[in-house]
Amino acid sequence: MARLVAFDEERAIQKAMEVFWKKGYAATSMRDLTDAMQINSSSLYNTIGDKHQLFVRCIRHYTKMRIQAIEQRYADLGSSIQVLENFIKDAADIITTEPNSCMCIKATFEIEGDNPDIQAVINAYDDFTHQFLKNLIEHAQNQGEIDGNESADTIADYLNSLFIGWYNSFVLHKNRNKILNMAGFAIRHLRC
Amino acid sequence: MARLVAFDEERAIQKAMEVFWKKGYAATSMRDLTDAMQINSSSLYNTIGDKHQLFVRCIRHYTKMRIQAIEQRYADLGSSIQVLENFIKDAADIITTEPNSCMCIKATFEIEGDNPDIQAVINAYDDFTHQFLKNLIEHAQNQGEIDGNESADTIADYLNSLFIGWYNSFVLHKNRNKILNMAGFAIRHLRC
DNA sequence: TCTTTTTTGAAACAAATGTTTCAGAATTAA
DNA sequence: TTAATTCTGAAACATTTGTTTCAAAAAAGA
Repeated sequence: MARLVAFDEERAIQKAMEVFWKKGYAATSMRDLTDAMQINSSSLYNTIGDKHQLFVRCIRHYTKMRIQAIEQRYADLGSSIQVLENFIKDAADIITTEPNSCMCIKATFEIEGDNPDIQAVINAYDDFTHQFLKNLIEHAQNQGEIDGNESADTIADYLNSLFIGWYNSFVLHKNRNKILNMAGFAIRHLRC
Repeated sequence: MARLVAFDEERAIQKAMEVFWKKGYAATSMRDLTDAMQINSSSLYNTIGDKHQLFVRCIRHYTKMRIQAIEQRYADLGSSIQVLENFIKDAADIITTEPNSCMCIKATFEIEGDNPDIQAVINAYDDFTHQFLKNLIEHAQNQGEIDGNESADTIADYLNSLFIGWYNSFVLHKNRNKILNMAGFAIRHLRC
């Protein structure tokens, strides 16, 4: 047998993710990445691959983190409508406190169609959020807390769209109250 | 006096805008731009300036187009709530029929803070849309068509956020019905 | 120990990047 | 027509880009 890989791949991906997350795909150079990862480019190409493959690994890492955070935070579901409210409030909170916006949204608008394997990762994440919301909405509808005539799929899409827009708003205005007010409005108008 | 500028600056900006709109700022090269504009880079630097200044001109051109389109389409306002409905439907229509998403949204997430003069253009456009929506909402509230207890500012932000999210959704799913369903839901829940 | 295999570091690669240079063409006013 | 001025085209600029090369170092099994 022979020499083993010296660097911690998990840690390197994390570092690379942070750079991509902040600067986007095109604006990030391989030097930026190898500096942050603290590895030589030959090691990078040997183990992970080229810039594109590294980005895929990074955004996959990002979505995995996000999904785990949700699954952890909402492990024991209470009343559906209450969980939904908490989810909306948490979204508002995350959006207004994290230093960068969402890596997936940034990538979506940067790639826009022409990059199937990156989009696949983003779509999988989007599906997860959609299912999570849809389940809550359906439960709430069954208990008469949300209008049962509306499609749970549509309401889930609708809420998710709102969150995306909040990211945009916060980048432009950096106004936490704007987001909190919208969150309040959304919550009030769900019960109806 | 001396020789005059030979190329049509308006037309050149339009062409450059189309490239930036599609590919984003960082992923667009000066060669891409001069090819599309059909001018030499020396002419570009002589008249408009560097890449950054060109982008500012382009996104200013984009927002001007957008604002003019709105002012034209809604020149004679009918019933406020009806105009609002039409606006929402038009948004859904534009989002699901244009080849690229919104240049401002793309730029917002690509630049994200560190580019004040680009952001200023985007903010001005955002303010315009906000005011336009807010006026309609206030009128509708005065006539009891929309809940008067809610802040018109918040509802305007809220609707605008929705539209942003629709762009994102359409990039990911290319599903027109998703957007139309959300538009229907939004319209139904405004009157309340 | 030695051999085998693989990783690493530094340097190099060609191509692409944003930008500048400058001679010559073009245009207007005198 | 001439003089003055400015634009244009092609080439060149120095950096930066993503990626590769390869000798030397490292590690595990024989």
